[in-house]
Amino acid sequence: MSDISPIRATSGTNQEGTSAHNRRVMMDALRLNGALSRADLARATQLTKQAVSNIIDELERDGFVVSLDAVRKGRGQPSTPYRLVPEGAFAIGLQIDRHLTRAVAVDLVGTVLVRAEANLPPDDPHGGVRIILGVIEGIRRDLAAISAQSERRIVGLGVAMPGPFGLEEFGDNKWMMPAWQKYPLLETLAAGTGFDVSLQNDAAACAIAERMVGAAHGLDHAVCLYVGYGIGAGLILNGESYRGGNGNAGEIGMALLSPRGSDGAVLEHRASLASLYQHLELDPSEPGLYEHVEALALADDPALLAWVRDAAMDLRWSVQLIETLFDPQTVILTSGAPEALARLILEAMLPLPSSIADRPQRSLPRLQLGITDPWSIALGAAAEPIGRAFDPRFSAILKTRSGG
Amino acid sequence: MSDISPIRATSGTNQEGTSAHNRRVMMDALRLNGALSRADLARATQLTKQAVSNIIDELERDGFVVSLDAVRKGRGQPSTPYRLVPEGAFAIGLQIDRHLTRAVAVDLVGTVLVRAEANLPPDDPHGGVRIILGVIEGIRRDLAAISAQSERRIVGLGVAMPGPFGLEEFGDNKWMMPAWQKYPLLETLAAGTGFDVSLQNDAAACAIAERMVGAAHGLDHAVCLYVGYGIGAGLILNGESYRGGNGNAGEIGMALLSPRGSDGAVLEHRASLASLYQHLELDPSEPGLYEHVEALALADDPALLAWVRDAAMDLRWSVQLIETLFDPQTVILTSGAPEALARLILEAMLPLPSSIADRPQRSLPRLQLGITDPWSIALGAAAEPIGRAFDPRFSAILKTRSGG
DNA sequence: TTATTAAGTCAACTGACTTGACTTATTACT
DNA sequence: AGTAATAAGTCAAGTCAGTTGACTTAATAA
Repeated sequence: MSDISPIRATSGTNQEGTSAHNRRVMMDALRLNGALSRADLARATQLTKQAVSNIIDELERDGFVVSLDAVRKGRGQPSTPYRLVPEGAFAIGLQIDRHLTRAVAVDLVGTVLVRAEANLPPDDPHGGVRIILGVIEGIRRDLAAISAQSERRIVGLGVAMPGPFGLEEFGDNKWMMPAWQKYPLLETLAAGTGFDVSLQNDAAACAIAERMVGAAHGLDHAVCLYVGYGIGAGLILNGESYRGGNGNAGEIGMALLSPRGSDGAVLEHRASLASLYQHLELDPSEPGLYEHVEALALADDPALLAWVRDAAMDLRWSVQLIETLFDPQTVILTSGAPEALARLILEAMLPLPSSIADRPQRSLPRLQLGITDPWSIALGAAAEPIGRAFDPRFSAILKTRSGG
Repeated sequence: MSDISPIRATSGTNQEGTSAHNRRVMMDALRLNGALSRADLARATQLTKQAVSNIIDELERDGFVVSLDAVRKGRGQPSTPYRLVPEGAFAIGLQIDRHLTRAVAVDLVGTVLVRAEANLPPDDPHGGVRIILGVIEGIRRDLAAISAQSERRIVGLGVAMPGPFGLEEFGDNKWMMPAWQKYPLLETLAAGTGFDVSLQNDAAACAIAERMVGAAHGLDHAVCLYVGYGIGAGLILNGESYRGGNGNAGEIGMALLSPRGSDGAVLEHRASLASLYQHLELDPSEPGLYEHVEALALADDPALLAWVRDAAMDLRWSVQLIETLFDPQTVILTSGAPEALARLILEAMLPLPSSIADRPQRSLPRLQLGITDPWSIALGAAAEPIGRAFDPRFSAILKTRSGG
């Protein structure tokens, strides 16, 4: 008989959900605040001292937290702070791009421990997946060499690749990766590795990375404007990555530049690295591209600067759009480009157009530079399973359909 | 000593949270599916029959659900369906606009039971609030006449008014309501009525109304494009109204129409009802305005049609933007304008520009007409407290700081 | 030296969901 | 008809995570 019921409802919860939530709350508090005593945690989470004590005991037994030396601060018994144990959990992150793949292993606090990359044959997911599985296998081996416990403690595999997803229509668009879009990637990787696998677009991965270890750390509302081969916005809304109804939220690169433009020009056509390469007449698959562009940026190459000036016009507009529609605490500029170029773009974007975001009492800048490391997408991909396993969130409380 | 701790953390939860969540889940399931037996609820919510039985007993005792006649369906003991009791709870919704205020009382299922309106003195919140309190007092009396229990069962007061909020900078902008923005409205209304009071912009209120009783019923991702005196987008993300970091998310009326336009033209300047009134040289404070515009729309007035054609160009673009950035399941067009005009606008917006939203296997239209009733904003305002009190959501599970 | 303050533990308690057996009511099959 | 099968719903004991309130420990302030 079928499990599928036509009745729609949210799942209920029980004590398991309560306990799971409270464990997550403890770990999240330690991540945000560094190290806290049981008494601190009780105050911050509004649980009783006793409940916190039990939970911390359990987390310590499970290897997620350890105590530090007691600290005396004023009257009263000294407190014993606890901190997260980085080796408490690991995750693997995978970036799949048009011409290459990068993979990293990170620990519970987001430190990258192992990294590896490989070239991918263009438009050949079947061959590509074989290569990817090899890369992941290598990452696992290297990680096992660092931490003996690691294999048991890997919570999942996060994959990031360019979106949008699920659109057959755009099959022959050069901005997409049509063959990969159709390939049953998650299933294949899950079968090949035994991990839970999740997928997000590269901008979302960037945003998750920024939230774990970057400019969005501790923020509940932030948007990451990612300027890569395409352009996307990674959304952190209410403290979680937002993906929309079909996983394509934030595809700002496809936003029409104007209501009246008859040409259907979209942001991506004018401000992406793809447009830069076209402007400079470079071949995107050329090996030394990154270094070449970096050199041009450092040398203030006039052709590159012309593109920057032009692209920045459109990107300023996109920041105003993001602020107007999402009302984030900050916007973070990230890029697959070298830091020198990202800085040029950022500078050229200032001053920003006025928006609802320029209020006098702001504490965060409207726009700031994020992680400018080519590995940040893989890092964000890896951060996703960590967040899914350890961050407090609604879905973690709900009962899950058993047997599925 | 101070309650305020520099330590940031999510609240923990306990059995109270569990129970509160499960009660909400039950009521939500009944709202979405009509009437369900205890066995149905157990299957849908993944709780045990026994747990459901206890919760339903309690909800019945509290007057939120009642049983219907048993129904026989195939083998086995007949099931006893339960449904929501509309009189189980009430809420009051208040729309504050530039020249008038509307208030409604709704019940648990979103039926409007009482309505009242009054004119407001422009830019005089102090006098305005006195009028508003009088209107609310009248609503309470009328509601008490309908349902004797009502006074005890009012869960809150929702207020909707034009945004954006909290911007001193825009003080003299004619699109805003500067005096009202500065007035401590929530505190005054809370003190004057004794209710919990919440505030949202009118577009958000529309979206909440659509989710409770309109085109977004049962949807988790929907955006409501509200064309009123200004223009806003009401956001339903993950089944909840999204308000951003400062309550201003969705202020699409302030989106710049183009990266290159030197004039700083925004959507609101060209496609709002304010721009229509300007185009037709009408005084927005004129009493019979609504009927006048309705007559023009029904008569296919050329000047009005010209504006419609023009505004629709910009609104089509805004729909593409919304789809690109939020990836909703559907976009709902709502308006403070008469239905005839709203229909003209909708028709003029078709066909929509292509976007990530036009995928072949769609079940919902990309754009549809929402509630075109001038009372829908007040209805949405009232729906907010109902949702806050009864919908399953993360915040409902968390412990709340005792003693404020 | 003593009072005060605060961290943390002990042990009994509570309450919401779970478990598994049982009762009730209906249809399907012989 | 009579019986088996099926499904709704109840009973009563069990479990477990957080709560309660008293207590212990260890520091500083007076």
